[in-house]
Amino acid sequence: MGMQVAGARRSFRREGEERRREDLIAAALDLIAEGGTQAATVRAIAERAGVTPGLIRHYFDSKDDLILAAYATLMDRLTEEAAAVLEGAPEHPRARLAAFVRAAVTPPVVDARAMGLWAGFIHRVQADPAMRAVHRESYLTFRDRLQGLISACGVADARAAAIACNAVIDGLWLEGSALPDAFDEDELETIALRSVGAIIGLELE
Amino acid sequence: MGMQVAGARRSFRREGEERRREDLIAAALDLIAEGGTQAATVRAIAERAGVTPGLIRHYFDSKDDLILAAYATLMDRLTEEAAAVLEGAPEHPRARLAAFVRAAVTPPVVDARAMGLWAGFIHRVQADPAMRAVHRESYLTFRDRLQGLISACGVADARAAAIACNAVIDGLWLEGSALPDAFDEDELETIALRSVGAIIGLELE
DNA sequence: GCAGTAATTATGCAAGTGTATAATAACGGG
DNA sequence: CCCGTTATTATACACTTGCATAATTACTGC
Repeated sequence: MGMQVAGARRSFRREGEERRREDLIAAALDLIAEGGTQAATVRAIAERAGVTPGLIRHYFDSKDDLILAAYATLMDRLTEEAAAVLEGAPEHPRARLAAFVRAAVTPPVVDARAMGLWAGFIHRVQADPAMRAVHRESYLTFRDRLQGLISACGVADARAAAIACNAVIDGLWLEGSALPDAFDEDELETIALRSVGAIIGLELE
Repeated sequence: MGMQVAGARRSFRREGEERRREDLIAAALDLIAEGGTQAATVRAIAERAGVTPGLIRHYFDSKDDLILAAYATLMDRLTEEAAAVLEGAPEHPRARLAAFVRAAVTPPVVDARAMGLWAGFIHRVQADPAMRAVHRESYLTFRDRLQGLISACGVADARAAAIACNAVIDGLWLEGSALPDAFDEDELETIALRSVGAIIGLELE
């Protein structure tokens, strides 16, 4: 790390704006995931990004601004991940739905870090209308995608089914992330498929 | 509030230890629910409890000690609430289960404050083994109770069913608390009953 | 009433917080 | 090769944080 002589000014390279913003956001997300919002201080973020605290305010209006950007980035990434699952999925509607459900209750989606991140943002989401809007849109996008998959299987009341299936998925995600060792290897996966199957009245396994 | 002359020492009353601990814990929970762990500073807690900051360290070894006590109190209260639902419930197994499920997805269980509290504690729960143990026990207690109700309905694989039903409940709890206006009045309730019914293969409504 | 106890307040401190501003040095264009 | 731009570092400041300690005052038993 930055070998430097005492009394000498720390040497640096000029990275592009894009790169620096990414690094700072990534550092912030790391810290929030590990220790909650309180751990993401300007100094800690800067250190992890390999930068001096002052630089944060050069790229973001305030620390809150950085946090907001980090949240938006996180949400974008999550929805992208969810979409990616369907890329290589088969064409048969039921198989597509099964693949989607399976992905949602297994790593890397299910993982303590992700849940820590999610929990760390909740308060700001509740307080800040801008964050709330992002959250709402992200949730509805995910559910709509699920509803589309369910609909394609020929299920009647797809809205209610999507809400219910989404709830199962979220619940299992929650518990699998919070208590990873409380479940057997494929238990969550099996339960998820069976439950979703029961709710929409189709066999998924 | 405490009318006091400038330069005069603030007057006070000696409350019992029990009362003071309760007040401090309640204040801490309020603050965490509203603004996350960061909002629960010793000074803020003391002010809300109508006390000066120093007193906290008279009743608790440290602020962390107070937070731990607050978490334990919260969990106790939640399990008590869940148990209370079954007090006046009917005897018929299916009706008991339905009452339990219904209570779990409607206020006061579903509410933004409770979820904020829960989220606020997550990081400490993940980090501190003592808190983790409390969390685990609380979760399993709730699930066991649910499993008992399901079992009483004559369902075969009650463990898997309990995990799944618990997930539905948690998921709906989560979404109902986070996005209260994204659902119609009785929508969550109806969906919860229908889903649990589908999972265990019985009609609950 | 009076003294002793300890519950409660008051004060102070060192460390950490976000932010503003000034100093510097890396890079690009001439 | 040098010069201007600005990305980056350094420093400083006002404020907050948890905690330790000393000063007081409300209550209890006599």
